[in-house]
Amino acid sequence: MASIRDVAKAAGVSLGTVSNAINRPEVLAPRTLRKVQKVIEEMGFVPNASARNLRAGRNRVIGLVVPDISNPFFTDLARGVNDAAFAAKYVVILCNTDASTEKEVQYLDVLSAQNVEGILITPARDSNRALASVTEKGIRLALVDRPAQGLQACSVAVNDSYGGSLALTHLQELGHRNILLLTGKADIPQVADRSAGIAEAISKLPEHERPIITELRLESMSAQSAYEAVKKKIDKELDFTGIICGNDMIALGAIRALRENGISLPEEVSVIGYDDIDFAESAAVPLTSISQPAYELGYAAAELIISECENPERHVHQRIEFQPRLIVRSSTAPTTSHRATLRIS
Amino acid sequence: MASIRDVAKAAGVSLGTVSNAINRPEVLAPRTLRKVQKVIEEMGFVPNASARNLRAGRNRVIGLVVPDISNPFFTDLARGVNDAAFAAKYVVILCNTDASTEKEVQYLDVLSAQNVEGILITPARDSNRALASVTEKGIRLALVDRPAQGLQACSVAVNDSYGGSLALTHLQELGHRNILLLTGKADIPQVADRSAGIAEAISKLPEHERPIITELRLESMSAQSAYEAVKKKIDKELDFTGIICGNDMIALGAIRALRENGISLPEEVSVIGYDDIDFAESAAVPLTSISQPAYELGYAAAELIISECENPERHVHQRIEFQPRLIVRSSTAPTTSHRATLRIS
DNA sequence: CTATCTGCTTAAAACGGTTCAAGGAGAATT
DNA sequence: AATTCTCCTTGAACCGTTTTAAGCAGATAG
Repeated sequence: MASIRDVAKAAGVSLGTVSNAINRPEVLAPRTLRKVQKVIEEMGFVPNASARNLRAGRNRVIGLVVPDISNPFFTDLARGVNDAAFAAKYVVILCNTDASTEKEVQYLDVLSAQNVEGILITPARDSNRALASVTEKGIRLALVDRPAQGLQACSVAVNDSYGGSLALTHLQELGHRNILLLTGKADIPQVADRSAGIAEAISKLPEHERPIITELRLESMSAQSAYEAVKKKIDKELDFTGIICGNDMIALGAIRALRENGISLPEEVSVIGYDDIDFAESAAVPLTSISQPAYELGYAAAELIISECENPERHVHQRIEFQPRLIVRSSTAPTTSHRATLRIS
Repeated sequence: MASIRDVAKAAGVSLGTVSNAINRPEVLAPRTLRKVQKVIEEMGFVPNASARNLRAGRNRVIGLVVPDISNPFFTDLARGVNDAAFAAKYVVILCNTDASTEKEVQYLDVLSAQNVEGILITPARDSNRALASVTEKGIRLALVDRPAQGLQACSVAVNDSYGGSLALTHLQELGHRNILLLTGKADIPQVADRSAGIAEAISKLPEHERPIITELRLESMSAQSAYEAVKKKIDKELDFTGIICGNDMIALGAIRALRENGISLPEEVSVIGYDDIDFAESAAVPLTSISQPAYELGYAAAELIISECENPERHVHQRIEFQPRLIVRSSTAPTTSHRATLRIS
């Protein structure tokens, strides 16, 4: 591999001049600049990043730590992060923790060993200690889709509570008064926040309009798990006309269970998903869902941390909150009785 | 940030000793070792990666360049790469090119500027030049899902030709004699290979069993685009009983178009997808599809390149080929006439 | 008591750049 | 012709490690 010295020798100039040709071309005489650039070109010289970073104390690398890159939400997020980083000539190291705290800690170690400038992370439940020790090492942090409880860090998030209320209000306005909630484990902050949002939305309604909620906590937030749960539930009793799902895969599983039992959608039961994954639009029954701006979330997070890296002294930590949006498609409709009401009025 | 010198001073030893404590603990006297380790612990010292890499000429970073990380195939692939890298204490820089040659070249530049040790890439059509210049810079290369035409590089791939023949044979054996092919642009190697596989499978059949193929090349390999194409096609004439799709999203779009025209699945038309994305199983009509071992592909590719980095002199370039598998679900069935035949025999 | 050996520790030389004070050659001014 | 300016270029210091040859005790052997 050619070094800057080889280039200097070949071009008949000093090594400082070559460095200038690369970093501050304006200070060189045009003739010299051209000469050096030609040699660089010919030799295919690429400056050694390690050497350069060593001197500069910066390396333009950030880490992105997510629990599950297969989840379309995080895939989109990662794209946003990547694009923002690319625009700023940064580079992203992707770390997938499979939602394991242990793996997360290991990845944080690897990242600090790599001396990344910043880390974007959607942390596991109890990783504040590990995160604190990262910031102590001078690595900047930004939390994605989690609050920055007690940490010196920026955060970006989607307003999950509002998302929950959006879903509930939509069904409520369509006349649904018995609603099934298909959620995940209670210790997932998003799940808790959405439930809180739903509860709050209900409390704001006049008493006689309040729907009755049955919550089913699924072991895993997957289509299969939802399929089984709904199947079992229907076998016992069909005591609901609407389902609010923790994500779109759950919604799809639920829909399959309903159809197999001859329940028509959305005439008899309305289903609303969450995340608005690509696929929701092209499903057999195009899915009504709550869309989260995952890409924008990632983009914003990356911009935050990069601006902090570039300008540490004037940076102030901030929290950016995005609002989810209701996307109405064909899987939700007014209840029969509600439709009657509408006709009368 | 603490440096090795600060640690040395605090521990009352020379800086070489600290370095030994980190990298070759066995050469130190146990007492010294403990003393130094204690100080390292207390100060939260992390060695500077840039300095270390500069000296060692290695940095345990590889780059992964893919056209579209949102595509579940590449998402799974990326997971495989990540896991293999993590196991070898390597780290992965993710680059998403949106299938743009320009972005790809830029990313290759960024990666070589970062001095990554190796690059895993699913290259765009005409990027051999750019790739050759990367290898000239001493960066090792492995091609994913593409042949290594003329390049000094390892490659991993799925046998697309076989995948095509699997799909065709399946429909053929179910009695389908008029098959619609929904593919993408012809210059995508996968598309071409699968078509070739289909053609070859047909040529091996006795003449009277050969199905008639109609190929429709979609502008974009998306559900929407397939939906429109199939809709238009049906409006003119329903002259097929089976559809082979370039990917699962296409299959879903096609299915939607069929259902909206009151064509029942799989009774009247069978549909087979490609990729076997997570979702295929939970679709309204669970989708028959060709499954590609994307995770394993990524894992194998990462292992190849890492072993090359660790042991450059004894490494020989190789090609690993995975076989796709047919996953039969409910979207394919024998044709009515074929079922009759079966009953008779 | 001197000589050799053993086991640690140390000082110093890389690694490949960036940066900055200092130097040098012309051009412009006096 | 001497002086001052400009504009470039250069040499050297430095970034934080790893590595290797050399050094220094203390122990063992002669």
